[in-house]
Amino acid sequence: MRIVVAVCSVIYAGRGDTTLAPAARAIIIKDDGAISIHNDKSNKPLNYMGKGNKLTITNHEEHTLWSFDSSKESLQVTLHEVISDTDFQLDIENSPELIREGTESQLQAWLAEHPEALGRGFTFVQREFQTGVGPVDLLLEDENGKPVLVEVKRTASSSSVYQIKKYLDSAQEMPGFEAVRGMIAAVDIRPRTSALSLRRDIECVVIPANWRA
Amino acid sequence: MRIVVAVCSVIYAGRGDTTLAPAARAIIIKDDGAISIHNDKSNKPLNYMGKGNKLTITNHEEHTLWSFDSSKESLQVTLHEVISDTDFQLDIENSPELIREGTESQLQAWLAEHPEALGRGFTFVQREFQTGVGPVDLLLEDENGKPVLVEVKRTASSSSVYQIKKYLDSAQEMPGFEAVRGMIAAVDIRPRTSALSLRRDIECVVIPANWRA
DNA sequence: ACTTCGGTTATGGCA
DNA sequence: TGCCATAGCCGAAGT
Repeated sequence: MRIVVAVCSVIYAGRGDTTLAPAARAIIIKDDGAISIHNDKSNKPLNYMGKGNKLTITNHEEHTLWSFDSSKESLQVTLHEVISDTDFQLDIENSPELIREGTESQLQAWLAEHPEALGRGFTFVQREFQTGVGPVDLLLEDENGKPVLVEVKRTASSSSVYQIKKYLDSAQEMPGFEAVRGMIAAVDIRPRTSALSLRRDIECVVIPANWRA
Repeated sequence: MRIVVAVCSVIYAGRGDTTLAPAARAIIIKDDGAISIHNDKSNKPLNYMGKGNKLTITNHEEHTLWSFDSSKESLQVTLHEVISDTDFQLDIENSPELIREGTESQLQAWLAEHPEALGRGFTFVQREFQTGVGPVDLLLEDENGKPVLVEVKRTASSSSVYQIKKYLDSAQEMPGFEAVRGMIAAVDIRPRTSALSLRRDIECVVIPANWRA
């Protein structure tokens, strides 16, 4: 990881276009080629580019130009004055990964093991059930053997409603799914979201925040 | 901006829960209190916390504990060995902001000025037209005086279809909007997205990439 | 290669 | 403050 502190200006062209006037900033170039340019505020870089770019250096009288180019993007950093330039070996090969807990995928797995948390008499059928428009998180059966499609979220917003609606529309055209039920299961459901889902005949179930316990 | 390179391990608890085993990483603490912990890969930090936290330092025999705490989150960084520790004054007060061009908001403004880019005889009525489920980007009238709701995107994906569908459903219940047309205007529309929109009777218009010219 | 979707998404705008 | 929608969203997994 190379960390350069310098007075620099930046032009980006690619998915959007941005310009950045000269000032002192920190430029971080990682081992995989990813680059980010930071001011002293917030965690998001002002400009950046992911791995897979090629760096071309051009020296001028008063400044140095670093041009990072990929097939679709270009990031040009003009260095007016370098304040600091250091390099650290962080041994990315042996660097342990971040371990996440309480992800949506884990909640989905837990619900597959505890279908009764979604409704009395519910039984688990399968995860990632394929509809004509992609896989829905969970397929269950209710106490009458009727299929139930479930969209699992940590926090559900209105877009979750359209997501499950999409799967329901598709599933209803499959034999045996004419009377399929639709459900959103989430630890956090916004009031407006549950109101919207009720109007669309989609059920909402709130999962206790301490479900993993 | 303080940059510490150290062998460290991290525990985060808050919106999710994560753990990170010991390894050499770069820890960046910004002037506003934002902190991020980086390995040598990609631009995203492994762990981070925004401004508004309080740092408590505890020294032990073999290590030092940095505990960053806010009302809802906690980030605990255990420093096993400090490799480098530097501080830079970047004068955030006088640091110029990033200037963006070609944003969706700018495209929306341009389309309001050039409604004919969306259809012959189209006239502009208003931006951010309020429906019962929130504001839709543009309201126009076609050559017959029929209302047209437009969802503006730089790149349109399938979710754009559901977004405009939501506004259409709501608008159709408003007097004078029974025959409202729905449209997606974007610089980039994915093939699958336009196919989906056609099935839903939503029109697609591709805006030339050089619209600002 | 393209698409889809989760994310401790972050961040700004508006009710 | 909460909610909504954008972002150069990023990054990963599946197709």
